[in-house]
Amino acid sequence: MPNSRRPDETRRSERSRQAILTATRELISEVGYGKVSIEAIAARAGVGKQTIYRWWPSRGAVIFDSFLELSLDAGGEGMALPDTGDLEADLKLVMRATAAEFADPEFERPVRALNAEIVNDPGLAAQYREKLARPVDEAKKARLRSAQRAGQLAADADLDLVLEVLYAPLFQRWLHRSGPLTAEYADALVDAALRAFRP
Amino acid sequence: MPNSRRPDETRRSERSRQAILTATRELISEVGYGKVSIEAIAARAGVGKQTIYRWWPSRGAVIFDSFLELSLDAGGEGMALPDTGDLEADLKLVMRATAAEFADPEFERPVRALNAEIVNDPGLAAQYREKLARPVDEAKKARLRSAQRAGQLAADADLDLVLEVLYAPLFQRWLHRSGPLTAEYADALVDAALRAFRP
Amino acid sequence: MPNSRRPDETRRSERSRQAILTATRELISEVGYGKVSIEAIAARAGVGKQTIYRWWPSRGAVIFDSFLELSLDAGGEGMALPDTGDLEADLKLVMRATAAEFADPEFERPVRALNAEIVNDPGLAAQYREKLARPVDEAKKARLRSAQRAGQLAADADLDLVLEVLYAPLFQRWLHRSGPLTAEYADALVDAALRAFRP
Amino acid sequence: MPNSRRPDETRRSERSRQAILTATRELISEVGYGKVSIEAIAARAGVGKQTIYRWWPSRGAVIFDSFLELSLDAGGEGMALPDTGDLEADLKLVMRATAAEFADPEFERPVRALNAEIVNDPGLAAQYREKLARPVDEAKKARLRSAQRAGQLAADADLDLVLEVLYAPLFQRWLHRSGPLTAEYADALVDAALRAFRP
DNA sequence: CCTTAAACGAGACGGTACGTCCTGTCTTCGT
DNA sequence: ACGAAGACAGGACGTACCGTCTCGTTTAAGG
Repeated sequence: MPNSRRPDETRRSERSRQAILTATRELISEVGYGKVSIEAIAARAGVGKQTIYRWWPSRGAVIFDSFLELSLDAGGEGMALPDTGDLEADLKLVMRATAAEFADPEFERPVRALNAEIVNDPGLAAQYREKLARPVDEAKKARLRSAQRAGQLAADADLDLVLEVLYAPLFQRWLHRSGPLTAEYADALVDAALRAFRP
Repeated sequence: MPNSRRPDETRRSERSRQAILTATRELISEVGYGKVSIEAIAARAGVGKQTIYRWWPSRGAVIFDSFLELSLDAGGEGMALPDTGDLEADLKLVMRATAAEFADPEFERPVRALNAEIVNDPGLAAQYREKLARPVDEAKKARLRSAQRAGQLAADADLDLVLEVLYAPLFQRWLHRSGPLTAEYADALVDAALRAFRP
Repeated sequence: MPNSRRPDETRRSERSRQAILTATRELISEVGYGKVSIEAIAARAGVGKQTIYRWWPSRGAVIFDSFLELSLDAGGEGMALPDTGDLEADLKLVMRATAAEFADPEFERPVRALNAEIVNDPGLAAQYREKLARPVDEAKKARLRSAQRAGQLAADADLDLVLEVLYAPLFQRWLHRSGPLTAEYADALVDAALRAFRP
Repeated sequence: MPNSRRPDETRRSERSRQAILTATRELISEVGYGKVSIEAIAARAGVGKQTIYRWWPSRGAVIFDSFLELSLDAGGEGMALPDTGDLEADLKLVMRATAAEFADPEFERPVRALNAEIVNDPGLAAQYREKLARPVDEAKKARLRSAQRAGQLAADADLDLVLEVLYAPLFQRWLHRSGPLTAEYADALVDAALRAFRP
């Protein structure tokens, strides 16, 4: 008997849902992650607390969905990386952009909020991988496959591993604030990865 | 007027300090990071709340110190990696051990607790880098320098970068639970890093 | 604009009405007056909340009607007190029965519930007097009038006052739990009242 | 093991206690009994909710104590009824005053609030009898004993019963709003009681 | 007989209050 | 004098109900 007594999705108020997700995003930006309470979200959204508890199991889930909403608006389906035929140039472009994004304070607060929730919530982490990380990773892997066909990358390279070698150092530096996220650093990561996985 | 009314370190009760740090470690292991409150620590340690607030500025700081205590007991100063002369073999040994450690549930909970605190607290992150990460990283870099002298690693390689390429993918996989931390995976990371930074 | 949008009595579902009143009585007996909520009544009766709000203005009104229902079943119209010709004996019989009834726990909970509602709701109090108290009082007064004709009671006695002197002490003792409701006590009240109002 | 973990009376803040009881009295007068919530009391008193829950087990208990406070201020110890030697005159004076008091709207709301709480809470009812009713009743009984010595009241009369016959009808009329509380009514009750219990 | 409008069950909604837990500060008391 | 014990104001938690408001679904009257 799965889902006994789950609320009826069809009766859900889209207006409330949007108000909640918007209020959540605003609050994270304004007061910072630590002070985003369910009570504050409900008050700002003009919504009863129960309406939040009815549809989300935890504060983390609300925060997550407030992100998902944005990324669906932004990325959508047709996400693709540049493909000029020059893998190194294309990757450096993308990695420099990623480094710049991480350095943007506007971007920083919500992403740290999301990561803080993910660290201790396996379910949320799974959702993160499926709904947010995978689509982006697939776009990146598509570019890498193109490079394999062009002979710029080892044909037998494990693309997940390639992505990790490229991005994980950047992510870790950002998360632990263990060093500056410069363009030079982005380039150095691309160089290292290409040396490791050239044909 | 600097430090007006700062507690007098010399009068600090070592007994209370130990009881607090031990209680913190126990609580993280038993009830999980989210439920570790100052009140619970004080109760478990048989200590007044004020004694905690007097010596630590935040919950994160207590958690951090409870770690530091452990690592000082364990690592101490004379931390060193194996050096058989075979860099690849030595690194694979260490990386496999690291992967195994990350997979150990006993180890997992406290480390996740620590990371959750670090993500949103720059001061704590700095302490983490200085007191916990650096000693370990220095030991690793000592081994890499030995490899450079032996001609097994590019002499001009940025050792911080080498460490990141080696460890960040593992760390990210663990943090986001995005894949299994097997011995094969550890080996693959070592192989990739050595390809990227061979002489 | 009288009665705009008043529900149509003729279409009222008798089945729902009965289910609601029965559920109310059951809940008062089972969980006690304080925990009888509209929501609980609706759930127990298998009825929508709106069906309750459509026909009753307040929780007190539902509780009141659940009583009224019972008393109509029981008393009906032809309620009469024994009349053997001996007023003292007849009154002691009735008063002892009343005292016993008040002492019955089965009887107690619902009557306390009703009184709690009445204390702070004048409208409900009026209904109580009209629908529940008056019929009973009229029957009692009929017996007293018979006694006046038989010369056992002062012809000019205010019968409402006589009833109050008889019953109010019993009621107050029960309400405030200020003493035992024994047969002796019932007799003493009858003796006092008869002394006060003998011809 | 009685009283395990009961709060320490000696550390209690008298300031908070007074603020709570005062706020409670004000709220009952202003918004009426039904809308006096713990939350409203705490807000008005400038007190945390926990400080209320720490010292009182229920809303009723707070309301009760807010009364007790008043009556201690007012009545104190030296409460006594007039004793001119003329029992009938003295009683009529007191009964008329009581009837007038009951008719005063200022007096009415809080007393109804108290009675509503008492009806369904035996513990509170016991406190009411001990702390509020008994001192008053003792003063009344002292006057009646004086009358017995003066030969104005049967020497063997049960004084509790006399008090009930005198006061319960008044109380019941007021509680159920079943009739006007006039001076004539007060006199009639005194007359009836004196007839019932004259020597 | 078939329409049609109501009453119905269900339950989501914006809210209020609940009673609990914890925060960070302040006070008391015993050692 | 120090430190355990814990009361305090405050604030958020997650739950229970409030009374209102749709939703489809009976259901019974009247055209």
